[in-house]
Amino acid sequence: MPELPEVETIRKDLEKKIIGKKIVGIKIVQKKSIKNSSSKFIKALRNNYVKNIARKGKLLILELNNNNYLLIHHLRMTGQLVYVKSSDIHSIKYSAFNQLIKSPFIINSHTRVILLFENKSKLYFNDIRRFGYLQIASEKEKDKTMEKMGVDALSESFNLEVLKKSFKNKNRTLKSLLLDQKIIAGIGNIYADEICFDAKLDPKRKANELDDNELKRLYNSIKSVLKLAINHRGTTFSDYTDTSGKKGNFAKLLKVYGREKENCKNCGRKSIQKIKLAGRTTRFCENCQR
DNA sequence: CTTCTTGTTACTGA
DNA sequence: ATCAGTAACAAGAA
Repeated sequence: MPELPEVETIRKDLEKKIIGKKIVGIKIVQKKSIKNSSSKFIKALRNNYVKNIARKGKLLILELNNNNYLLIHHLRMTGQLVYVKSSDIHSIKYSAFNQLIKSPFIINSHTRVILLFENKSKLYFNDIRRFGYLQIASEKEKDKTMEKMGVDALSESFNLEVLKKSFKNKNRTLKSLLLDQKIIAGIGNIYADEICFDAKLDPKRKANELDDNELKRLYNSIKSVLKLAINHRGTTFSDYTDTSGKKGNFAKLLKVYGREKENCKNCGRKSIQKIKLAGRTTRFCENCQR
């Protein structure tokens, strides 16, 4: 379920692995996973290379040397980007992956797109549920996509004043605002719950009713929870892996997500509630979060 | 068989 | 205009 920390982990991995490597082959296994025509997609990538990798919220932005951008949209629950060196092809079948390799070019039955680099290494875009997609965009199209999003939760331009401004006139629940990518980009269901727990705030609270002290706590928790999760290479709850096929380590540090049957890690009571809020399953400690 | 889960968009109704 | 709720999308787990 890649949210900001998982996408950032992937971004940093890819930065080390694919920048400057010439793309010599493109295989589109599943056309629905590409937003462009196949010919446009292939033409933009073939014989070019990635020169920079940026991120906004959950969106990965790969800048190509030909002024195009490869956008990787919301990997959602099941998207993976897995990088394999040519010498890893044989070892991978019994190490990181339990799916069978069906051909040297297709790593598993959920592989949607494969990029082949000049040195025979490959980048696999795997996505069980086919909700994520890749898109070639011009600079203008890329900017348009980014403008639709709110400020990235970890960018320097997201400061306490920005948070106050976007919360003060909103008659919506805290949870629904945290999840709204048009306001703050990058937070999904797991981290929204973890942030509310860390800030000791009830996710059902109305945003415009939070006082300055509570907003400050919320702001600090957004930054600290996301940064801590990045330090642990993200959370694996179901299918998320990094670019080596390894799971994230933050799952064991979760305090409320998925822990509705456990004791609260703060007060020790069996007080973690599981409710539906803003259309999403929400966990919170009714004792610690007010 | 049904129900639930992920993130986003589109829609409806208050 | 604002907000909440729900369906749709795909596929799999329980």
